[in-house]
Amino acid sequence: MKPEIYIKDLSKHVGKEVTLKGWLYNKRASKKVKFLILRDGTGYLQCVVFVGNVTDEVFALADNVSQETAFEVTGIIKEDTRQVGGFELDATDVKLIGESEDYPITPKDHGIEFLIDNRHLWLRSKRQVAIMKIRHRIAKSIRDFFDSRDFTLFDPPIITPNASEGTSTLFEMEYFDLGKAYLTQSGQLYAEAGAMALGKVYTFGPTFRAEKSKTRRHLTEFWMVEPEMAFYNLDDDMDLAEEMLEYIVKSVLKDNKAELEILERDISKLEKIERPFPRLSYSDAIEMLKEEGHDVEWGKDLGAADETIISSKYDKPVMVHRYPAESKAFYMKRDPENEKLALCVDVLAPEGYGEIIGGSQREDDYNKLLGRINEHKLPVDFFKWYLDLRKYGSVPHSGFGLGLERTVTWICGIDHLRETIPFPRMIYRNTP
RNA sequence: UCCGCGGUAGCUCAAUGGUAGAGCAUUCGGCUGUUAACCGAAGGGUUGUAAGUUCGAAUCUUACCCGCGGAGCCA
Repeated sequence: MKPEIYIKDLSKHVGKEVTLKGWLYNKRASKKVKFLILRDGTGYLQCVVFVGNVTDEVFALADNVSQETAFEVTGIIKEDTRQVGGFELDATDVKLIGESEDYPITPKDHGIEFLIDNRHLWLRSKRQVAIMKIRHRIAKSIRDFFDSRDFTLFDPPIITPNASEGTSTLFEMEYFDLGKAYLTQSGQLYAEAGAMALGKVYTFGPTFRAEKSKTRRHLTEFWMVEPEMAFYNLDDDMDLAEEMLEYIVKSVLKDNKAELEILERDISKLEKIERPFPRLSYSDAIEMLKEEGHDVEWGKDLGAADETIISSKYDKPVMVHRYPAESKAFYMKRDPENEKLALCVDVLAPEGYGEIIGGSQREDDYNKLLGRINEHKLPVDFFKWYLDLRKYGSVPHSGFGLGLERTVTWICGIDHLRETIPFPRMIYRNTP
C-alpha cells in the first residue's frame, strides 16, 4: 500500500518504470497530451500522458483529474532539463485514489484572510511546504546542537500556578479546587531547577502569551527553546547563543537549498552569518541612536524602530546587552559594576527581523532575589521553590530563550510569522 | 487598548450618486510539449449588517460586525 519510491529519489530510477502516489498540484492539457504535475510531499514531478501511450479510459481520467486529486501514476522516468526537478515521467497508467472537487486554493493570488481560513489546505502549497521543511530543519538543528554539547532535554510543565513576569499576559484557567492556573509563558524557572540537577539543560516546547499584540511578529502560542546552564555568566551565555545561531543557519544552508530557492531567499545574506557577532551595550546603542539624531532616552526600552536602526548597521545578528534593570524581569542579575544595569542580552536578527533571543544571567543571591520578588509585588508563596534553588548550593547561572517562529521567519526571509507554524494562534484567530 | 486601511461573483480586484464588470476557478468547445499554458463560449451577485440622506446608493452619513497593517509589550 505505501509508496515504494518518492519524487526526491528519482535520480536512482532514470529509465526505469516506477509507480508514484500523490496529489495533482496543477494540470496543463491539450487535446492529445496532458501534463499532470504530481506532488508527493518530497517534490514535484511533471507526468506526461500521451494519447497513444495509455488506454482510452486512462486518458479520459487524466483529462478529468482536478487540482488536488489524489492519484497513482506509473511510467518511465526520464531526465529532462526543462523541468524544475530535472525529471519527467512518461505515463503508462493512472489510477484515481481520491477525488477533489472545487479545490478552493487556485494557483493564482489569494488574500491572507482566505488563506488562513483555509490553512489546512494552504499547507499543501509549494511555499508552505518549503517553510515547514525549513522549520523542521531548524528544530532538528537546535536539538542536534544541544544534544552534542552535553545538554539534557528537560520538559517543563505547560500548566503552571505562577507567572515568570506577572499575570497580565497569561491564559488563565480553573484548576479543580486549587484555584487559578495558567498556561506557561516560559519554562525558564523550571529549567533553572533542571540546571541545578543536570548542569546544562534545554527546554523546547510551546509557550503561551495572552498579549494583545497584533503584529507580524507575535503569536499567542509559539515555540521556544530555552537553554539554562549552571556556572555560565552572561559572556558565556552570549557565546553559546552566537554559536547556536551560526550552527542553525549553516544547517539550513546545507540541507535546504531547494526550499530557500522556492522562497526566493537571498542566500548571500545567510552566508554572512558567522561568528563573531557584534556586541553592543544598551548604553552604547542609545549613544549610537542619539548620534544619528533619533529621539531616545537612556532608561527606556528600545522600540521596534530603534531595533531596526541598530540591526541595519550590521549584516549579522547584533547582541545588545546590559539594559536598564528597571524595565527588566525580576530574576535577572544586576551588573556588579553598575547596579542600574541587568546582566541581560537581546539578540536582534539582521534585515530588520528584530528580537529573536532574550537571555540573562540569573540572580543567584537568595536575599536579593527575595527583594526583587517583593519589589515586583509577586506572590512570594508561589516562588518558594524557586528561592530554594538559591538556598541549597546556589551557583551563577545563565540562559536564554529563542523564539522558533521568529527564527524561521528570519531564515526564510518572509514577512509574517503566521506562515512559520502549521496552525497559527493569534489574537483574533484560533481556527482552523 | 490606541492609530490607519479595508469588506463587491468561489478567489483576486474594477466600477463620476444613474443598466454591477474583468481575470482566475467551474462547465462546455478548440489545440501534439505545456511551465501560474493558450484561444472561444456559458453559468455565477441580498455589493459585511442595520438605519438614514436622495427621484435614484456599491458609492454619501451614522452605528455595529468582521478582517488587515502598525504602536505599545514581548520571543
